[in-house]
Amino acid sequence: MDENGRRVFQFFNEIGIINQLAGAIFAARLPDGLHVSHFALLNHLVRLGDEKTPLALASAFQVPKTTMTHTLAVLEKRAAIQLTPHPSDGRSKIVFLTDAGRKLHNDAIASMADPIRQITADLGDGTISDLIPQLEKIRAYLDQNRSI
Amino acid sequence: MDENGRRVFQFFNEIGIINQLAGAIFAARLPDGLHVSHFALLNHLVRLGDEKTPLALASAFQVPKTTMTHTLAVLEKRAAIQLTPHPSDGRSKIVFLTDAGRKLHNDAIASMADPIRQITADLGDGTISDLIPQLEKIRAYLDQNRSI
DNA sequence: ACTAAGTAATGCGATATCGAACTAAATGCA
DNA sequence: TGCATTTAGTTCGATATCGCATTACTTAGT
Repeated sequence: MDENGRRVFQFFNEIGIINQLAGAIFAARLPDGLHVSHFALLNHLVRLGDEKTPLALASAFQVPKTTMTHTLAVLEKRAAIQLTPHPSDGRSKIVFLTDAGRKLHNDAIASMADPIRQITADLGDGTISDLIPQLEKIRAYLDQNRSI
Repeated sequence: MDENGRRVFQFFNEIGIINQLAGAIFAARLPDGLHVSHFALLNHLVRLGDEKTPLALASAFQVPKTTMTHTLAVLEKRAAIQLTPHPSDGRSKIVFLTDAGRKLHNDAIASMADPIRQITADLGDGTISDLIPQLEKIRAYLDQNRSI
């Protein structure tokens, strides 16, 4: 592996560690037993709209179908979402947010407000914002080249 | 959450997805049954030297001690590492790389060479390299403010 | 030296992730 | 229409992650 390869490698290493650290910080604050992956799903549904199929959600998060089945089962058990049969496709389902789900999302957001504020205050001067377009580009590239 | 807070939030979201996508790409290539976390540990030992304690490794990767115990047990079972008693602290141990471990690391590196080359060719013009110093800064910040 | 507090690692149990195989339904094509 | 293929979702089994409690050892304070 050449110099550039090592840099790419280091990049993913840093990404992994940041993900690990941020995940730990947020997980420690989330409401009782809510896992980061659960929150991520709620957040997706709130921000981008619910009424999605499980497969569409698995695809959006780039996780296997089975993982999404499990996550949805957990959130359904907590009554945060509701699964209904798909109106035009008997194989499929539609995911709906419930009022309890929206409240849970609000509570989760509130629980993370403090660390977010702190991080924003310490690094929000552009250190983070400036990176987002670049990261989006890389994410889109990886997304489109998943079978690389 | 204000505008800056949302940006910070989005940043961690992008990080999470990139981590997910990259992990999937690498996991698919790794030698039989080698998990990304196993490779990451081997890579750490090869690059930064072995003869570390389990706790030092858990700290380096920011994972709970129990997770590191498990990872080390897997690699020891594969004879990739060796655990010996710590010479001056009876509670602790020292992790050594074995020749088999170095070979396994080499094999893993080789197995990822293709995707790394591809990514380097497509994004290696600075898109990635330029981000590393910023990411290092953010990682260091999160590392030092873990109890945020 | 003795005891209390702190630290390194592990055992155990719960949950998350994921691949392989399966079921049911939709689609394509002769 | 009939049948093979594809697709959505689940079940099952294996492994990873992680919190809590425990054990063994070290360190600090007296």
